[in-house]
Amino acid sequence: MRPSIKQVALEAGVSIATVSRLLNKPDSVSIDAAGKINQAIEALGFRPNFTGRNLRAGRSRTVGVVVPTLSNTVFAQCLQGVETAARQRDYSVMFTATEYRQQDESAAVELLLAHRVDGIILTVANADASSTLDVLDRERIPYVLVYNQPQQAARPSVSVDNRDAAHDAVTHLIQLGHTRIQMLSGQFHASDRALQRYQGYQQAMREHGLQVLTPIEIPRHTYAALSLEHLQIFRDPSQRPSALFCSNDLLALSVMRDLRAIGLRVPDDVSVMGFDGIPLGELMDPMLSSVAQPSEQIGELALRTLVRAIEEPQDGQPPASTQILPHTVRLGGSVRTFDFHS
Amino acid sequence: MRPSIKQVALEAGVSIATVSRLLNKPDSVSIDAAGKINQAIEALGFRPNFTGRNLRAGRSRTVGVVVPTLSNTVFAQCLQGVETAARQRDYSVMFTATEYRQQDESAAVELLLAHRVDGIILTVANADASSTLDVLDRERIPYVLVYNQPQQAARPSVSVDNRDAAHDAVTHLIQLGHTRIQMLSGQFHASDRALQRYQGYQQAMREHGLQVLTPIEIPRHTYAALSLEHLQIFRDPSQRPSALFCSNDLLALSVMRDLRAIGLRVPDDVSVMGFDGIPLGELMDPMLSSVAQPSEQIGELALRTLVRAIEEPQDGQPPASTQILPHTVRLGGSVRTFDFHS
DNA sequence: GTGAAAGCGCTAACAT
DNA sequence: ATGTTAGCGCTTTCAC
Repeated sequence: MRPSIKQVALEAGVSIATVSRLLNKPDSVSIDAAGKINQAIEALGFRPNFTGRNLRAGRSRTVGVVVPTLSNTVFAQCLQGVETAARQRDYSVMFTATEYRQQDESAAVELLLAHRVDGIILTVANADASSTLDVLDRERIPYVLVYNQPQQAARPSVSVDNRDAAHDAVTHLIQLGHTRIQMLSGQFHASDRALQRYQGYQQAMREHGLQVLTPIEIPRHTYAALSLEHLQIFRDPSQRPSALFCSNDLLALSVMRDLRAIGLRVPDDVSVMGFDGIPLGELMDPMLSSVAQPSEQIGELALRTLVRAIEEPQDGQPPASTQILPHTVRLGGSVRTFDFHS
Repeated sequence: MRPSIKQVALEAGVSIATVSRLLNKPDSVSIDAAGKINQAIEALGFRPNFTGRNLRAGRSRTVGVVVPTLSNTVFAQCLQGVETAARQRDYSVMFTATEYRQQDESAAVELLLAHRVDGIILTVANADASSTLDVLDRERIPYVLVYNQPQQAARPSVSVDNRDAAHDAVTHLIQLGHTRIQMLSGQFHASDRALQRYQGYQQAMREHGLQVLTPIEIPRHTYAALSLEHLQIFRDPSQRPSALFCSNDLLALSVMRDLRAIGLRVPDDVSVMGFDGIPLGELMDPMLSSVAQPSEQIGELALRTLVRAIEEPQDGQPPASTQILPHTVRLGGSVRTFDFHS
C-alpha cells in the first residue's frame, strides 16, 4: 500500500491532523512542523488519496460525460472542451459512450452515480422522453445536456437552436434556386436533434411553398453508405433532389463519396449541405457547406454551468436554463446555385 | 446525503453486513432477507457508493487515459476503443488531455494517481525520456503506452512500427517514380512518433540513393497552415518536392488545402501521403493516401493489456511487452506516379 | 498551533 | 445464514 497521511505523520513526528492541515490550509501550521512534514512527504513519496478525501467530503470533484460516440468529431471536440475547462477548475472527467443505444444511457449514468460524480454532462437520444433524465431530476443530481435542446421540460442544456439553424441552412439552399431539397439523416429515434433539424427543414420549405420530401433515413449516424435503393433514386435525374441537407457532416461527406462513386458531381449534379461544421469539412475540396456549431465552446460552457450548479446548490427552483449558442452557416463549394441545365 | 448501506440495513431490519453480502455475493443471503433488502433498496433509491468500496478495497476499477488532444481523430478513436473495452470489463475511464505540452503530462498523471486509478493508458511526447514514465516505473503503477514506441527502456506499449510504416509509405512513393520526396511534420520534440517516422523516411531514401531533404517542421500537430516561406518553396517548381510525406493525416489534409490555395493540384503537381488513416481521409476527393494504423484496436488492446497487468500483479520482472500492430498502406488518389512533364 | 477522536460507506474477518 | 467490528485515508470538530 502506498503511504498514507498516517505514515507521513509518524515520520514527521506530528499528528495526522497536522498533516491534513498542511495539505489543506498550509498557513495554519507552524513553520518547523511544515518543514518536517514536507520532508516526510518527500521521503515517502506521499500522494494524497482522493478516495479518502471524497468519502469524507461527500464530493468527488469529478464530472461524468456521456455522449453517443467519439467517432463523431463533434462529440470529441465537445469532450475536449469539457476536459479543458474542468482541468482549469481542478475537476476530473469520467467519460462514457453509448454508441447511440438508448438502453446504454441509463447504465452509463448509473455507473457514474455509483462513482459519486458531482454532476453529469450528457447527450441523450431524446431529451423530452428520457427515463435517464427522469432519474437525474428525481435525485437532484446536477446535469447539463449538450446538443440536446429539450422542448418541454425545464432541463438545463447547451446547444445551438437546431430548428433555426436547419431553417437557415435550407433557406440558403432555396435562395440559391433549389426547389427539390431533400433531407438525409440517421435514425430520428436515436437523435432528437436530427428530428428538430428536420422540422427546421420543413418550416423553410413550407414558407417558400416548396414540397417537403420524405427524408432519407439511414441506419447510422456516422460513416454510412447509401443503400442500393437510395442510390437508384440519385441515378434517376427526375427523381433526385438538386440539393441534399444532411443531419450531420459525417453523413454529408459519406454521401458525397457515394455520389461520386456513381458518377455524380458535387455540386454540379447535387448540392450538399451538412450540419456541425467539423474542422475537416473546411479542408475538403470542394469545401463542405455546413451549419457550424461551436462544439468545444458547448462543452466548455456546459462544464461551467455544471460547476456552478454543483458549487452553488439552489434549493429553490433550479435555474434550469436552456442556453443557445449562435450557429453559423458556412458556405463552401459543395453547394451551388441551381441551374436548369444541370 | 444519499442513502447508504446503513439506512438500507435499518429499513430492511438486517445488519449492514447482510446488505453488503447481497450486493456482492447474492447467493450467500437467505431468500427472505434478500427480499426485504431489495425492497428497502428500492424504497430508498439506494445506489452503492464506490468511494467507500474503493477506499476499503484499495482499488478503483478505474483507468486513466492521457493523450495530447482529442482534436486529432486518432486519439479520439483510441479513447473510444479504450472506453468500449473498459465498459465490457466494468472499468471506468478518467480522461485527460495535455495539448502536446510535456509539462502537462506529469500534472495529469499526478491527478490520476491522486484519484487512485488502477492504471494508466497514455501517449507522451517522448517515451524514452519522460520523467512522468519514470515516476510510474518507480511507483510500480501499471501503465501502457499507446502510439509511443519506446526504443530503449522496457516500457509496455501498443503501437504500429512507426519507422517501418513510414519506410513502407516512402518506398511506395519511390516506386511510383518520385525522387524529390520531402517530409512535413509537427514539431519533433513534441512527438517521438513523428521523429521515428522521419527515420523511416530517411532509411527508405538512403536505400534508394535518394537525397534526404530537410523536413518541413511546422508549429502544430493538428490543423496547421503553411507559413509564407514554406509556400514560397512550393511555388517554385525547381524547389518543390514532387511528393510530400506528412507525419499525420490532419497535416496532410491541411497542406493539401494550402497547395490548392496557391493553385497547385494534388496529385498532379504534388503527391501527398499522410499517416494514421483517419476515416475521413477515405471520404476525400481525391482519397487521401495514408499509412493506416488501427486506432480503436490500439486503444482496446492497451486496455486489455493494462487490465491484465492490474489483475495479475507479477512481482517478478513485469513482462513489459512492446506490442506492434500491423499497419496498412492505403492507396488513394492523392498520390500518383511521377511524370517528368508535370 | 496541535492532538485525539469521530465518522464518511463499505468489506472482510471473525464470531455465532 | 447473519451480526459485530475493525479499518481503508481523510477532514473536522473539540479540547488543550
